[in-house]
Amino acid sequence: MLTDFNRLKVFYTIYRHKSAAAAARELYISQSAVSQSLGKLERELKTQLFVRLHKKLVPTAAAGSLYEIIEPFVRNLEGGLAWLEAEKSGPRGVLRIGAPVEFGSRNLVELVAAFRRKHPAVFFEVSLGHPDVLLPRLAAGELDFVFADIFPGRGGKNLPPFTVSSVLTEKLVLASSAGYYSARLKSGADPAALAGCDFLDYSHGRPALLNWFRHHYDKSFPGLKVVLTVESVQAILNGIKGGLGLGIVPEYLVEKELKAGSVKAVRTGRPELINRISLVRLKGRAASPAEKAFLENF
Amino acid sequence: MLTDFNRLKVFYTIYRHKSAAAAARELYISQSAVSQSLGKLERELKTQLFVRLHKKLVPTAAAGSLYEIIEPFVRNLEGGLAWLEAEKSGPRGVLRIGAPVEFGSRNLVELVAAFRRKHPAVFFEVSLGHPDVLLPRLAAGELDFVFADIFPGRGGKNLPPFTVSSVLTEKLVLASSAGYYSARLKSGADPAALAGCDFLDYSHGRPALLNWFRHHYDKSFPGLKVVLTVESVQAILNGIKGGLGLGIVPEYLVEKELKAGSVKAVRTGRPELINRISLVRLKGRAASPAEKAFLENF
DNA sequence: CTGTTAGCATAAGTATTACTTAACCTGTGG
DNA sequence: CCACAGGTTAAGTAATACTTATGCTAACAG
Repeated sequence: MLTDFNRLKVFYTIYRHKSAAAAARELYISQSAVSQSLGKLERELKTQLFVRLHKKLVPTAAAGSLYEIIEPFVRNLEGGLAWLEAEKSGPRGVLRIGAPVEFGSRNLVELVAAFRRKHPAVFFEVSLGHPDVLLPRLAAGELDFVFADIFPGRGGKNLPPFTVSSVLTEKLVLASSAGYYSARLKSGADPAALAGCDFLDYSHGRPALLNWFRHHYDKSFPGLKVVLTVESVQAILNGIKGGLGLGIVPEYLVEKELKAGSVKAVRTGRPELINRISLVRLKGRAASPAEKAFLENF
Repeated sequence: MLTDFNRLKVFYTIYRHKSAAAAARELYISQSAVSQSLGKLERELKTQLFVRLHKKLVPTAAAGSLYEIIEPFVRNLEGGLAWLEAEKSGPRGVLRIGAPVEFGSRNLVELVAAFRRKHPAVFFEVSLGHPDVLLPRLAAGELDFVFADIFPGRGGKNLPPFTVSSVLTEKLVLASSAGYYSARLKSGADPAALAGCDFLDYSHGRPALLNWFRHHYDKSFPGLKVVLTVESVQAILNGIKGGLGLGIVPEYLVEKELKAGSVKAVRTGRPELINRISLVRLKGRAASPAEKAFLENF
């Protein structure tokens, strides 16, 4: 590669003025320095860049080509630096956030919507997925912060220095419509009865259900019939209410229905499964105004 | 603008490796120098570019933006420099040539065609026009060389230092078909008889005719009837042969017809008007291989 | 658990080189 | 015609980029 980028800057300035003296004035250095810099560049490239015409430097074809390369760069650079400057002046720019599927598509987008009402200059790139894939991306700088369902204490075995703070906890219940419940589970919510039911989950591999069963019974139920897989809490909720079967939902979302009796939750005597969402950030990373503004809710 | 472009190069290298040590190895400088350079850049921009993670530098969003600006530049630059290098290795690239309309559209394009058969990697941009517009463009570096119908001695009053060399001289004759000649000029080609004839010229303002009359009679003939104006020697020639009237053409183009008597040229006793084409180049300008190869015919 | 290693930051000294000053040359314009 | 503006070159100075040295921390092997 070329050894010295600064000479290119000098060249760029000369080219624009077709004059070394004018370039020198713009760069606040002596005309001699400009002349020497140009000379070195020409020797370096072994290419004549300007024809020395009295009181004027006439660019050669090579100089034209070179300028065509540098000019857009300088333009982009100035634009980019101005943009960086602007991002520091207030909440604007893009926030790259990672989140678990459920939290990301439900709570997070609501927060985003509310936030953008106040700060329409902030854009969002939300990546949904497991912490196992999200945290490495955070560590690689591809995300600004991630929401993950890990416990504040646990988290990194020996992962990079993250700062983890709890953001939200919610109880998860396995629920069905009152009708479905009384038809299939009237005798009680024992494992045997449950195993024969129909289920709804958020994604292939039924992670939510497996998690719930592991928590409550310390064993897996391989043969569960998942009659609907859909990555939407609202959809699962509607499925439950429609009597499709049993699904995992945040308890607070069905509070009213539980009280009214139109929806039933399976209780095992154990405390409910807790979904704990933590905010994970890279330690030592400076937060932009947009980031600060967005996270001050937590 | 940013004060130091070289720091951007260091940044670029760090970013690619996500490591200062690796960048140092690539740049053949010490790790400390890289670290200091990055620190200065960050202070200059007042923006954190990397999060210092043990044994790794994790880019921030700002660093990503910056990289997006620099990366294409470096790519273009390397490509461009390689191209410049290639242009020096042999005839390739583009030649920007200026020429008078007649010479340019007739002789020059033939030369170009012949040249490109040997050197297909050379491309041409021919600008047709008057020296008055072409020479300033040459002086401004927009053209590599121009052909102009000026005399080797004359040329620049106080124009930039051009090197002028005669390239071609041709006699210009005022000719018509034998039929037209015997019908209108059988009594002799005196000014009075000529004044009543029909004429053909290459462009509005009939410059070729005016030039011819000034040369032969030292006076202007304001009332000439120009029945056809067309910027093509071939067209003028066909017009002459078709008996449209009198037109100016290079003598060598009608040599056979003059001998055979099918075309007649007006002779005044004075030596024929000479059209002298000169090659004009910027003094002190290094010629590329393509330029050298093209001009070695002259 | 501990020693070792790899990587980054910082401090201080050195060396490179970019810049200035000065002299000279050359067209241009008042 | 002389003054001027612009460009080149040479030599000395000043700036700063780079090196060497030191300390720190996390990962990793024994």
